Amino acid sequence: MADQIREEESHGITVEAPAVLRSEPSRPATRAEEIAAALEDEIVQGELAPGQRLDEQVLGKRFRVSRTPVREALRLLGASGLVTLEPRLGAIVARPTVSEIFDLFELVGEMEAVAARLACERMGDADRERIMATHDACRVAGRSGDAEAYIERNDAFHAAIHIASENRALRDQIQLLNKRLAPYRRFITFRPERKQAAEQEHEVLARALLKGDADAAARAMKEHVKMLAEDAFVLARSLRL
Amino acid sequence: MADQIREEESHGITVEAPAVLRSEPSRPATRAEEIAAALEDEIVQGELAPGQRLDEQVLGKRFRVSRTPVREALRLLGASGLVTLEPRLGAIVARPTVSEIFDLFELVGEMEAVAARLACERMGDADRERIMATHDACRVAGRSGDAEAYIERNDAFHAAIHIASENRALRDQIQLLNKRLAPYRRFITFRPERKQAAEQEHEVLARALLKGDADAAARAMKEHVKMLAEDAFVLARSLRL
DNA sequence: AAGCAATTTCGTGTATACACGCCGCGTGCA
DNA sequence: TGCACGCGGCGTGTATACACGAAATTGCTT
Repeated sequence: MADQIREEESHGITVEAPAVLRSEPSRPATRAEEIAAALEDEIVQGELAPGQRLDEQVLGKRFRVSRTPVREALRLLGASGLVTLEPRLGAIVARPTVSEIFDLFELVGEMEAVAARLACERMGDADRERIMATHDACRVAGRSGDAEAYIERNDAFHAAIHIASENRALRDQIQLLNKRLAPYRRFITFRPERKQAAEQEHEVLARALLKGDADAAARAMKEHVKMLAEDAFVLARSLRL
Repeated sequence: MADQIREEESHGITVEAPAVLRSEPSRPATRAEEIAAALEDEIVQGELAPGQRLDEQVLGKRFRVSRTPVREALRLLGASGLVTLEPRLGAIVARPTVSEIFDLFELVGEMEAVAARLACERMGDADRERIMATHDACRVAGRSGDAEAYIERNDAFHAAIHIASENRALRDQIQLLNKRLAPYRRFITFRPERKQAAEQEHEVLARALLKGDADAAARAMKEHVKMLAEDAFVLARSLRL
C-alpha cells in the first residue's frame, strides 16, 4: 500500500502538502510526532477509512521504526479522538456512531458561531482583509471544478474567522473537531450543489461579519454548519452508510 | 476529604456527585490509564502545582512500574492539556500564560452557555429534577463552611445542565476544559464572597432554566463564568501570581 | 456435518537495554 | 577574574525482549 514510493518525488521538491496550518515554529519534533502527523493526515484525507485497523507492528515496519514510537503516535491520535484504542485489542480509525457525529456537528456549529460573534466584535483591519480575501478565493475555487482546492480555501475562510476571534483555545478546539469530522465532511463537500449552497451561505455570513452584526453572523454560521450536517446525513442515508 | 459525606441528601434523591461523569462501563483499564487518572487527580486537586516537573523515573518508582506506562500516562495528560511535554526536556504540569487562561475561561463560558441553552430546549422531567436537586444541594453546602463539598456540588449542578443538553461531545469538552482550569478555579472558589455571589448567579440561572428561557439561561451562565474568571484574575493579581 | 473446546498463534502491555541530546561543571586561556 | 570550550552525568527517545490475554484454528465429539 504505497510504502516505498514516499521519498522520491518527480520534481526533486518534496511535496509536503499541508504546511499551511503549522502552529509552532516547528521544533525538532520526535519520530512519534512525525508518525502521528502522517497518520492524522491520512485519516483526514480519507486515505485511511474509519474502522480501519492500525497494527503497531505493521506501522512500525512501514515507518521503519520500532513499536514504541508507533504506540505513542497512536496514543496521541487516540487522545484527539481520531482513533479509538481498546485495551488489549488495538487501535482502529475512529468510527463514531451516527448520534456521535450528530453531536460533533452540532458542537462545531455552536463553536463556529461563537467564533463568528467574537470575530465581529474584535477583528482588526488585517482580519477584515483576510476574511474578504479568503472569501473571494473561495468563490473563485467554487466556480472551477477543483474540489480539493475548494476544500482548502473553504478551510482558509473559516480559519480567517477563527483568527479574528482572538481566542486560540477556541480556534484549536474547532480545528480538532473538524479533523474528527473530516472523513464525513468530504463526502458532501465534493457535491456541486453543496458548494453552491455553501457559497451563498458564505456570502450572507461574510456580509454580516463585515457589517459587524454579531448576532446575524452567529446565526448565519450556525445555519451554515447545520446545512452541511443535514446534507451529510441525507447523503449518508442514501449511500447506506 | 469529604469522601464519605456523599449519599445523604435533603430530598430522597441521591445526588451521587462524581460517578455521574464516568464515561465507559469501567473496562479493565491498563496501568498507564490508572497512572494518568491518578496524576490527573493530583493536578486537578492542586496537589501537583503548575510548573512541577514530572520525572519519568521518579514516577516509575512511585507507582512501581517501568518508565513505559508512565510515559504513556504523560502523553495522555499532555494531549488533554494538563501537562506540557517538551521533546528531550520532559514533562511539567501545564502552566498556561495569563492570556491562555483568559482564553480558556472565555471558551468554557461560551460552551457552558451553549449547554444551558440546549438544556432549556431539551430537558425532560428527570433533568429538571436533577437540576433542582443539585441546585438545592449547592445552596445547602454553600451555607456550611465545607469548601470541598461545595465545589463538588457546584460541579454536580453544572453536570446536571450538561446532561440535560443531550450532547455528549459538548459535555466532554466542557469537563476537559474545567480540568485544565481547576488549579486556577480552586483559589477563588474557596473565598466566601465568591460562594455567595455564585449562589445568587445560580439562582438566576436555575430560574431561567426552569422557566425555559434559553436566552436568559445562556446569558446568566456566561455572566456566571465571567464573574468567576474576573474574580480569579483579581485574586491572582493581588497574590502576584 | 456442525458445534464445541483446547491449543496455538498473534498482538498488545510492560520491562529492560541502548543511544543521543541537553545541561552543568571544571579547566584553560585571555 | 571572567569567559569559552570541552567533558561527564543525566534524562529522554528508541529499540528489543518478555508476559499475558484474546482471537483463530484445529481436532474431537455428537
